[in-house]
Formats: sequence, structure tokens, C-alpha cells
Amino acid sequence: MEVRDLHPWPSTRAEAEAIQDRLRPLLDLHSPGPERPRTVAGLDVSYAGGSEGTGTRLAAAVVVLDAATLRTVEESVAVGTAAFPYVPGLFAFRELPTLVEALRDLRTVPDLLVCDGFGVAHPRRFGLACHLGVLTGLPTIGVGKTAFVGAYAAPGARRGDAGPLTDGDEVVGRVLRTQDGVKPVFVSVGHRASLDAACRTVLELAPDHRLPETTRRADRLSRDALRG
DNA sequence: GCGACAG
DNA sequence: ATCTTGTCGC
Repeated sequence: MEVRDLHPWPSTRAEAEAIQDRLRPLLDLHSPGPERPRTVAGLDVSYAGGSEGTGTRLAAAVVVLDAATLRTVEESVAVGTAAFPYVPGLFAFRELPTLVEALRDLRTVPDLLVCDGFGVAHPRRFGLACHLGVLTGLPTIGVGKTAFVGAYAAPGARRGDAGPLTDGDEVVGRVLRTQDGVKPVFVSVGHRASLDAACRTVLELAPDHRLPETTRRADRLSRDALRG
């Protein structure tokens, strides 16, 4: 599929933040997005070492699922190196080049991208899911495993229980329990998606695990690609 | 000033 | 993210 070019690429934190600020106005945060996406792609990245600097070997995977059956429709993997040091808030720049490479090899154009990380639940309202939304033009959402920005109250203990993730006076996402008694996940909108539909989709994608099948399969694929 | 901080 | 033993639970 087509993905917009990444240049200019930042070499400093200030440059990276400037890029986020320049791309943020391109976000579509009002479209309802796909109510019932037919194909959903999960994205994830695995690293070879524990280094948080630049140059570490990594593998980026994209797995497209049929949302109704959860059957895998297509897979794509790319290996590369970390393109930016790990800096909270600038996390996207670390894995974006390799993720984009994997996306470009995709024959299927998914109805929705489920990213490992956040969308607008971000200090500058431009997390990885937002960035990928602008680059691809596709609806995107972010599913995080831990909190980054925002405050929240613990949701109920049952699958489907949820509560708002708020930063100041704005709701930037939702804390969603995907399984009874397990830690909740943090869902936020990236591009061309509504929070309600995003949470419904995440629940459908997570019938018997904490994380959506999209993320779980992309995680496995990227991990395997790092070896053979 | 100090600590916290998506993956 | 990754480094790691044993342990609890379905």
C-alpha cells in the first residue's frame, strides 16, 4: 500500500517535536471512522538488544486480520535499526521507518490500523497512532499496555468495563478492561476514528486475551523475524 | 529542583 | 523493548 514519505527525518529532539507539531493539524479527529471494519491490521516491533539508543536491530510486523473471524489475511515483516533514541513522547521516531517499510509491502489495504502505543493520549496529542494515521491516511487507534499521560479511576473488574482517561479537562482516551480481572488497556484515537467504535473493536479483537489478537500476532511475528 | 515517563 | 526463575492458575 501507499505510505507518505518520512522526510525530513529529525536528528534532535527539537526537530522531532517540530515535526509532530507540523503534522498534528492534518489529523482528522471528527470522522466517526469504521463502525464495523472488515480488515484490521495490528502493528508491533521487537528489539534485539536492550539498548535504548539508535542503531539497535529491530523487526517490525504487520498482521492483517478478518475482523469477523479473526483469521489472518496477510502478514508483512521488515527488519531494520532503531532510527531514534528512546525518548518518551518521541517514541514513534524510533520504529516508524521500519514499520512503514512493512506497511508498504502490504497488498491488502486495511480498514483500520491498531498500533502498539498511543494516539492522542500523548503530551503533544500526537502519539504513534496519530503519526501512522497521517502517513497512511487510514483510520488508526492506539492500544497501550501502561499509562503515559492522563489520569483515570480503576474501571470495574469485568470485561467491557471502562472509564475515561483525562488530561486536564479533556478526555484523551479510555481505560478498558478486556478480560475479567486483568489489568486494563489504554485505548486512544489516532486518526479518522471514534473512541466508542475503537473500544468496541478492541473488545471484539480480544475475545480471550488481554491484548487484541492483532497486537498478539504482530508481536509473535516480529519476534520470530528477529531470529531466522 | 526532582521524579516520572508509550515501547 | 529486553534481561530472567520460579510459581500460580486454567
